[in-house]
Parts: sequence; C-alpha cells; structure tokens
Amino acid sequence: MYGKTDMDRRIQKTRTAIMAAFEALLTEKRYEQITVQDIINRANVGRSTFYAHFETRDDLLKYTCQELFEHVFNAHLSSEKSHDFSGGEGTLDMMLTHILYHLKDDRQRYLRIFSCESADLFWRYFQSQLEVLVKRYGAKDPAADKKVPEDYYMNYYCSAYIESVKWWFQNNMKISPEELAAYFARVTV
Amino acid sequence: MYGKTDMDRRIQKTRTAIMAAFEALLTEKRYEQITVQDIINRANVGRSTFYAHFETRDDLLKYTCQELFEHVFNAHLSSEKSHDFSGGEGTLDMMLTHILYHLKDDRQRYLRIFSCESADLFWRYFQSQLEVLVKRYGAKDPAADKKVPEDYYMNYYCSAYIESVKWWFQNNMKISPEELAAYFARVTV
DNA sequence: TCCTTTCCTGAACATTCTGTTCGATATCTT
DNA sequence: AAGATATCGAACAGAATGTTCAGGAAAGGA
Repeated sequence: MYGKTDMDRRIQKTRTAIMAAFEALLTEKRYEQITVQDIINRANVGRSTFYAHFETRDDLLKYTCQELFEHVFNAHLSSEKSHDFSGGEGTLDMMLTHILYHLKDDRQRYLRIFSCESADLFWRYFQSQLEVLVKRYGAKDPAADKKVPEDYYMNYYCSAYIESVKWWFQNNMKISPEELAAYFARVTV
Repeated sequence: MYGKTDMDRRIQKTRTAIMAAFEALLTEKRYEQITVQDIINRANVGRSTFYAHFETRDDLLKYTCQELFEHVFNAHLSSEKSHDFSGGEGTLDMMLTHILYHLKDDRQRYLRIFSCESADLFWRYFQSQLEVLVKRYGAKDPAADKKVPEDYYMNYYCSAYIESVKWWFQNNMKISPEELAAYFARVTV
C-alpha cells in the first residue's frame, strides 16, 4: 500500500497547474466565460485529467475559494509575526485589520477573484467566515444597544465590512489597512 | 409606413411571453443554468424569434432588470396614493420606505430575481439607482461628520440599505417596511 | 534496481447549447 | 383586401460538456 494518495507528486503538480491556470484566466475574463477547454489548454493538461480532479468548473471555483480562505482566516489565528500590533491579540478590531494586511500582502491573487464579476460564491464564503469570527471575538451585544435583532445586526455588520473591503480593492488599496479599519469603525459605531 | 414598430401586437405578445417564461424559470433554477432552449420552450416561441428580440441571454436579463427598476424607482417620484405617509414628500427616509412598500406589494416578482443566486447585475443596478437617489435627496453631509471620504460613505450607506433589503427578503418580509426602515436608521445613524 | 500501483494522455464519442439562415406561413396595419 | 412585417420550424456549423478507454509515464515499495 501507498502512503496518502494525496502526496503523489503528479497529483500535486496537476492540481497546482490547473488552479494556477484558472487564476491566471480570471485576470483576463470573467468566470462565466472561462471554459474547461481554456483551463486545460493553459494548464497543459488532458481533458480527462481535469475531470479526474474536479467534478465541474464550479467545483474548481469552490476549491479555489476554500484555499484562499484558509490563507486569510488561518493567518489571524496563528501568531503571525509579519505585522506587529501594539497590543497582544484577541480583539475583533485587530483581527479585522490583520485580515486586511493579509489581503494586501497577497494582493494580486485576491484581486483576481475579488474583481471577478460573478464571485458571489466567494463573497458568501467570506461573509460566513466573518460571522463566525465576529461571533467568537465580537463585543458583547451591539445589537441590543441599537435595538435591532441579533441576526439583522450581524448581517449588517459583516456586510458593511465586506463592502468596505470591496471599496478598498476597487480603489487600488490606496489607503492603509489601519485607515480603512478606522473608516469602518467610524461608520459602524 | 407603419407607426411605431413596437406597437405591433405580435411583438408585444412575443416579448411578454419570453419575459414571463424567463421570470417563471428563475423561480425554478438559477440564471446560469437556464438555457435559451428552456426559455423558448416555456414561452412557446421559435428559436429565431428569440434572437430577433434579444441578442443573448444576458441581454434578456438586462432588460428584465431594467423593467423591474422602472417600477421601483419611478414609483417614488410619482405621487403614489397607495401608501400614505404622514408628511408631504421629499425626505430620503420616506422614499426608502416607499421603495420597501413597492417591493412588498410586488413581492412575488422581486423574490424571483432577488433570490436568484447570480443576480449581481440586478443588485448593481439597484445600488447605482440608490446612489442617485441618495445624492439627490440625502441629508447634507453625513460623511463629513464621520470623517470618512464621501464615496466611502456613499458606498457604505447604499450597501447597508441593500443588505437590509436582502435580509428582509430572506426572512420572508416578516416585519413591516417601517420596522425595517427603523432598523436601518438605527444602525446607520 | 525491479515491480506494482497509480496517474496522465490523447483521441474519440454522444449530447447539448449557441447563434444564424431561409422559405413558408400567420398576423398585423392601413 | 393588400402589402408589410413577424413568426415558425427546421436545418446548420461551431463549440463546449462530460465520459470512456487503451497505452504510456511516473511514482513508491521492496
């Protein structure tokens, strides 16, 4: 018997090639008009090979998103040293800023998907992850202060954050993560 | 010579049939997997007829959105009598609430598109229209108070409104337009 | 190194959808 | 009624999908 099948270098190579080709194509056209043919041409991979790895094109998008999110949302948990924050760790604000730094560092990659016209799958992922984060590290109960339902507030808060990120990307990240975080804090207080 | 070609009853009939079929199909599956074949089957219309009216499927979506928006955003301008507001007319809050009433009245139609997975075209239309409205009737300068850029605030404000509407629809519009407007006002103050 | 397992290849295939064309037919306006 | 116009329906080329299979390549274990 073999060890983990996933460790086979051929599989790694193929998957990497396909995903890289996919990301590259996303910089050129929108998701809907990227065909499997395009992908396998770019990746230099056989047709049947593609379907051996991904069920459909949507499947590929899903995995790509998941992989991106592991980067974004795992970084804030591990004790990253790349960006210093004066405090120790733990407040929601700091984590959100941390995420912004992460996005900025890996700017090229995220831009490709973020600016993809039909990336709602991506944004929905983002929001669900964000809600988990806010639930875990968020302040006690801002919804009660404002006298609105819990889930309304949660949706509002996370949406506002995501829209801020979109705005940031659309403006080519001209301002710093701290500035954006400050904007966000001012309007959501 | 004829009068306006658009007045031909056959044209009206065909366009109506196609659009109705399209909206009906949107209740059953998401936009991406609706084919022209589906549409012309449902509409009982020849293939060439479809392409005589719409360039592509995207074109059809565009027109459908436009038609919906005429309903939403023209209603607030004309002096509607269907819903009374204590005041006269003119404040932004009232108009937004007015829009909510409109959405609720024509609930079925909007639900179909709103809950369509890939309706970003629709939402982008909505947001751009909303921004026009806010620019025209909005308060003096909330952005300055909060010390954030004008366009950041505009994007934030309209996005928050739209996300509220989405939330409302997802919750089957259980609360009244006034309540939703109140929620929105409380979080965006 | 050899051997077995696993993966990739490349071509072929049946389906489906697209967007266009055209003559025949139905329906409109005047 | 007559001429103008829209629809029908069938056919077509082109492209994409998702599947299959045999042969070759490359990985890992012994």
